[in-house]
Amino acid sequence: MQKIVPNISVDCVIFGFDFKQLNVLLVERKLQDEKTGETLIDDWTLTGYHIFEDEDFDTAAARILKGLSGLDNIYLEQFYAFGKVSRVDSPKDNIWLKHQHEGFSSRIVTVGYYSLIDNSTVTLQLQERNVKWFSITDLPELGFDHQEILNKALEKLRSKLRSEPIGFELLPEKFTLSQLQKLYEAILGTTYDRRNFRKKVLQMKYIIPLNEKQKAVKHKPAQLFIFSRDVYERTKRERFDFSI
Amino acid sequence: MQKIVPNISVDCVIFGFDFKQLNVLLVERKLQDEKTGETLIDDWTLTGYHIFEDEDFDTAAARILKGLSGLDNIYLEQFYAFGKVSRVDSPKDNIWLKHQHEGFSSRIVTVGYYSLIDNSTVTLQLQERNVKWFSITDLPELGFDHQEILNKALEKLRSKLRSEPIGFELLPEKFTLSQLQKLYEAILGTTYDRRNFRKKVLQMKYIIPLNEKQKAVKHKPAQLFIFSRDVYERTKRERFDFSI
DNA sequence: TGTTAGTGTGTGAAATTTACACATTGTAAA
DNA sequence: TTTACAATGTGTAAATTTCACACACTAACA
Repeated sequence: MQKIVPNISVDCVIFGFDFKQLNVLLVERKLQDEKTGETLIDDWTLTGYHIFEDEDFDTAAARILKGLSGLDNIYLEQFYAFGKVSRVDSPKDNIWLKHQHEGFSSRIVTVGYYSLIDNSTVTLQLQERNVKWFSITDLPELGFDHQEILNKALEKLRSKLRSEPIGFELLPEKFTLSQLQKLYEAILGTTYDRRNFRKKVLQMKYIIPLNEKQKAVKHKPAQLFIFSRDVYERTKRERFDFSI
Repeated sequence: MQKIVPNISVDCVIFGFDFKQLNVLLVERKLQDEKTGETLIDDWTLTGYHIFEDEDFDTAAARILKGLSGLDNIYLEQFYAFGKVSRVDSPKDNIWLKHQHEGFSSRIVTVGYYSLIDNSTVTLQLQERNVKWFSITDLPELGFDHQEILNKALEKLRSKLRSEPIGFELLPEKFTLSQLQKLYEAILGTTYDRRNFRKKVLQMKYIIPLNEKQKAVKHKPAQLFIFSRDVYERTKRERFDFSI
């Protein structure tokens, strides 16, 4: 059994895309009074855990994600560290932490990672806890300061999506241009003209058309594409928004 | 006297611009053997310190910066948290930490902030330590993992500079377009055509020309401009690089 | 009064962005 | 088998942005 670092944790914001919405994975936090049966806490949190003494941040994040999904090699990006003294301070949070009595420190600092997974295939679970996908446009009440953490994760994800090809991590290997467009629209909260989007994407040589079409759809099947990181790395050029 | 958190620190990467180069402020780390006088350590580090028990990350970063400059309200941005188990591991680092004997933990995690200041005016100092500006193109040997931290800071600064108007933090309030151009060139490592740069900047309404010219220069004095964050916030539009 | 060093300005070609409408394809239901 | 449905796939013209490029101007100083 490894020793945990009592005052440092890692929280994972796990994003998934179902071809319609951007979703985030949350774990239910439920606590009932042992005697009266009264519901003391019933809300949702991100998944996180303390780091071990001999463990890097990245490793801890990957461990947490693996515990939930069984998957390795998932896209993970550290986006912010949260260190406010008062970040875990509500009565509910204190009841919960006391109940866990794992020797947590009173002042816990957390490092946020977001992770992008194709949630059309995987189903995630955590032993004995209720785990569920929520659309980012329709979130339940969140425990701790996890609403703030999620907001920051979204902000950083959006910013990164604007300048780097990370959206593909949320799609299956083979995807259609409409799926890609919906992904960008869902995350950035805009809409694009289909023809213009298509024109733009098709001139990117690292988005490669396949001789293959969608199957089992009840309409005209669309052409499938893959993203080549290889071609991307070789051909990318530093664009300068110059948004000063 | 406040108690420090033994395993968490904040490190500040302090950037300055002298109208030619992007510079970073470093503190000399020098240690001589008390008996033999032999130089055990002689290199440079970023400025950092442990956080206090009742202190937020942001507050700690501001405190460190204030200790060095006497200044408040300096631009500070958290850019990454460093948590590798082996991040402070070299013989030199261990000698240094032992010598400090302030009860530091063996595993120290640090949160990186970068700060942008106009170094044409301020001179910084730290009591009893040698403090110096270094061009980022000509750095000395750095202690701990500070080279890695600096690299990350630069990467994040560059990325942010491409999409947000933070460059002005490195300039005096009134600046010329050439100064602005050199700033961008120094940080991003490119060059721009003067006419095109000027054209681009002048169509940004939040860069406002003054009825005032440079003084005490031995050539044709240039017009001065100010940046209006106010106008920027009102008129900015989300540009979409779409660099997928 | 000439030299120096950096400022300030315009145009045309090429590339990119934007707005916009209709025919096509496969599935499923009538 | 026919029809309705739902989503795919495609082109053009106008507007805007990007890019390359050279010479006259001004203050200070010698």
